[in-house]
Amino acid sequence: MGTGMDDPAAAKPTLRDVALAAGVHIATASRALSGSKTRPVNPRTAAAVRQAAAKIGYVPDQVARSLRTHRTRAIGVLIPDMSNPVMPPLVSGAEQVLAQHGYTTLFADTDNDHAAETQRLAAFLSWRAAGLILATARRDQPLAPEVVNSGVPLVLMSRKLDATPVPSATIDESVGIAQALDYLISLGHRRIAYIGVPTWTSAGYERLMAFREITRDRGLDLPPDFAVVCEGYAERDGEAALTALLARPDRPTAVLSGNDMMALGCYDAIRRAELRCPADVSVVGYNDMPLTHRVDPPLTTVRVPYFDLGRQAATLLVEVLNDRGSMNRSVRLTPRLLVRNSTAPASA
Amino acid sequence: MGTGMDDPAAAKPTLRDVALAAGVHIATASRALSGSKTRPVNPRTAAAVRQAAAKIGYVPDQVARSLRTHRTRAIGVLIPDMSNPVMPPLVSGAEQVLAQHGYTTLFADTDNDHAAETQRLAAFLSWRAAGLILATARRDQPLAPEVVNSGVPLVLMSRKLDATPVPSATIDESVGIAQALDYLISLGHRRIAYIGVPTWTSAGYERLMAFREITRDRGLDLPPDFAVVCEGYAERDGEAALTALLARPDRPTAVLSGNDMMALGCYDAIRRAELRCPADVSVVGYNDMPLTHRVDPPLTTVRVPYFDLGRQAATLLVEVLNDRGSMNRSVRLTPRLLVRNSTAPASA
DNA sequence: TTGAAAGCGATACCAG
DNA sequence: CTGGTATCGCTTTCAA
Repeated sequence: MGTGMDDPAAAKPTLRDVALAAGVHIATASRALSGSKTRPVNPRTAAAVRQAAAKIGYVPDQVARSLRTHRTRAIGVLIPDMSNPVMPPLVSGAEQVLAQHGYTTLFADTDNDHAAETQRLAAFLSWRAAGLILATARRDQPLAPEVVNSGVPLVLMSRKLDATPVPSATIDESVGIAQALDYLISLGHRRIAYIGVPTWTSAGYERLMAFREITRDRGLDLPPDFAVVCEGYAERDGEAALTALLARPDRPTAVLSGNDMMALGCYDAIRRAELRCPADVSVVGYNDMPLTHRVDPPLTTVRVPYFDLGRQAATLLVEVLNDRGSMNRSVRLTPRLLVRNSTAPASA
Repeated sequence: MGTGMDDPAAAKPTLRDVALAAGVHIATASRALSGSKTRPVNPRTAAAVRQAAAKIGYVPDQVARSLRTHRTRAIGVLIPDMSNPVMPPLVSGAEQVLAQHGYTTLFADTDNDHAAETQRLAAFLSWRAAGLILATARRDQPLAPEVVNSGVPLVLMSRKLDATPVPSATIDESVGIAQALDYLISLGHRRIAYIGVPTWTSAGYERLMAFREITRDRGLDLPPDFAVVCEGYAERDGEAALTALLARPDRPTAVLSGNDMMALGCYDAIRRAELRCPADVSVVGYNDMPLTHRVDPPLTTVRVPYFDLGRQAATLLVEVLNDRGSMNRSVRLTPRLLVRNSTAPASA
């Protein structure tokens, strides 16, 4: 522990120092610098104060300011798992907008662990975060009661809740699924399978629902078990699921996958069944993660604007923060099918 | 602006409420909860206080605490560009360790923009961050003077500075380069090219230097322009560089690339030159980004433990924070060559 | 071992 | 338009 608590270099200048240097009262200095709307300051005095502040290198203390005003300019961003390639752009997009509005981003990765989530939320709350952006929501799980009770404004990012109406920035999954399906149908495919991501996220659930609805709508009349939901998000999950399907006599001629990793697992299943992609089986992925254009064959997939989604989530939150009365606006962004070479006309 | 400042739901319980509920003085409550070393508290009283705190759902206010103690438990993490696949694991690793030690992570992505960097650093400083983890360092650029003057402890992550000795967590690039080169040499390659990332990061610079040194060491006697440094990090940079090299009569039979993206660009150059990888030209990448095992051919590359590197950076910083007197310890992690199928014995 | 009181740095009321 | 002053929630010195 050593000597105690003295900073080695600099005792940071405080507002008092600025006031002293400018020859005004500390209260005046405060008003001059924070541009108080209600209390006007003489332009000349204000200029002098600003000059003095600049000269001595004054930086306002957010901590002190927050204590006094009960409003921090910090937003907590909670992420379930950064190794999921959709997460980094979400975080960056949010951070960019938050910074533009003068907010600092508190970041945490829960690694899909409930205890970690509780701990991180408590930390955000103990920092009196002005708002929260959550990418961790599970469809059927209510929000953590501490969060609800705290009354902190929050926005859900990329996922939302079944029951609770909370502002959210999400993707219109049905558009993505529809585009993929219609493209496959236009290629002559009728027996199309869906190898899905887990449905405890709203995104996963909506993809499954959209698949069922749209295939019915288009009159495809698929066996119910052509839509399978996997336990995980990995290549092997996709591989296992498609392997089972390819063993059937009425095997699918095309597969729509809930994400790109599993789509690549489908490649393996196809190869192991001694079939070829796309000649025998077409594959469509979802998300357009990096390098999907370089796999063999280049993956046809649904490109999702995650960076933008992060920006929108932050924008929504800033709106709520600026106007507490505003309703629960949500935004929904549209993905777009990206045709590459893992899809081809139906052969059979 | 409406009514003013009242929280809709809950006036959060403060230490005073805890003290009241436990029937003790606020100072006693403080000591009981923060386990003051110097001022012992009667175990029975302490228990009562803790119980009261739990009962009314007290969460200490970090803001007030920080103001009082002049020590926040917040660490700023500055990232140059989250779309670089090495960054997310760095951030997660750091956040994990920081959270374990009770620190909250302030996150910012500068997008390689100097103005953004200045702004974000100022924000971290105005939050009185207890420390900084920087992944933005450029080899030849001194640290921002505000940072230096602030005296805030900092650690460099994945990159370091030429001149200034600052604690850092980095990779031993020479080991990665040596492993790659020795493997290629063992395959019979003599004419090995290096298609490098920019050298304004220490990592990029050290990779180049290691290439030069080790090839000389092994007696390869390469033309100097077999080591080329690209302007960017993209596939097209690698493609352009290798295209030029393949046009030479003494073209290389193997290429070591400064990152995976550029290695994939090399694939394109090889194909355009109507050669094959690995039959005619072997390629080795660097970083082992996701999906490099699925490209065609699967990329032999140097796997770098970035998540761990993030953990180490945070660990280093926590050490410094716990013991201000500690020397500038740095850590250096070791990468490991991952052999896949983009490398083969030299044909010529 | 506990109570009393000062004060971190800023804002926002109140007078003047 | 500007000066004085209370105060946010907490820690910590000083007394008791």
